[in-house]
Amino acid sequence: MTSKTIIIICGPTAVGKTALAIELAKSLKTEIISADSRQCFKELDIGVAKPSPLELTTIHHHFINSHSIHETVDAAVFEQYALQAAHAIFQKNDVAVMVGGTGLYIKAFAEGMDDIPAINPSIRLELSNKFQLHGLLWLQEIVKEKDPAFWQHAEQQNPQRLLRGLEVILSTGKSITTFRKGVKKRRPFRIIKAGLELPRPELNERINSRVDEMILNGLVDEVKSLMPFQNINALQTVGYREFFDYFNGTLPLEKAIENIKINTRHYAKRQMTWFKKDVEIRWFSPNIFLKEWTNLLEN
RNA sequence: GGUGCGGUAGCUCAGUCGGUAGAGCAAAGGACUGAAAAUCCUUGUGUCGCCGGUUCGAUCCCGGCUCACACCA
Repeated sequence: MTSKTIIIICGPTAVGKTALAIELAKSLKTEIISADSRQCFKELDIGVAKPSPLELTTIHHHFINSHSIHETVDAAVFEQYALQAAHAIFQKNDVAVMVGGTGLYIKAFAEGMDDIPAINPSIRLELSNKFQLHGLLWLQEIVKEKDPAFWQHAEQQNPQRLLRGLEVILSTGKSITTFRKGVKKRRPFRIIKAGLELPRPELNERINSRVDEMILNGLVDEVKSLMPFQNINALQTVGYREFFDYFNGTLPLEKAIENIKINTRHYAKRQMTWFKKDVEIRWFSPNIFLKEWTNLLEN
């Protein structure tokens, strides 16, 4: 066992993770790995609440502006990317900082993903097109037929999960259930998880004022320039989608802004549901975290 | 002032040919190993505007009142 340690700061959106992580990295003289499924895209800026350009030059960040929205980025990509980043940081430092709100990515980094062969992109595309055309009933029928074992335990109303199972069996000839080992991988470094939380009313206030701030900073123009790409996955993102409706003429501006606030609250709630299940996380108020993080390192 | 249309869940509305009512959204909770800021699941008692009448029984029918909107004067 080495003495290398990574401190993972997680929590719901707008709770104050970014600022704290930067303070922490400064005091440790180390670098940050972002665990955020949207801040990695260089084309997305205001709406994903990236650290400022100044902050990015002060502290070296990994997985921010590192990818294009036209690339495939998923939990498996992140796992590999983040492991390499951690390795690089550990060449120079004993401690690294990871910060982000994408629970699945953090889990992929900390525990690893089961090894499932890469899927032929044409199969994925074909299935997705057919689903658009024929709908959920068609999808359910074909999953039942092609992979009954998976179907039994699948979320039968969830197209994304069904599509995933289907693409695996069509691409590999084996059911996704045979790949799911659920074994946690060992990492050659210590992992400390710290969660930030705030009372819900306070978090909601922070969400609302952050959205208003994004509007003032020019979010509307940013989204407008991304209109040609509105259908790609990276833009299925709170703060962007809602404006597509506005630009398409189906929603007044005020309503689009209100929807962003509502959807951000939903997002924060989903994040809390995910993180609360992780018993390794120690919870802090953002206000006292900096005073207490040293205790984390000692235990 | 007259006519018309409406007043039902926090919001938008549906409905009950008279037997005290239900969708979407919101809200709350949850799931989730290659789309995860995604995707999916669960949870619906509210003086059915107010007062009176008819009726075994009215949110529904009738009368009056009131509020909102539209049109006519």
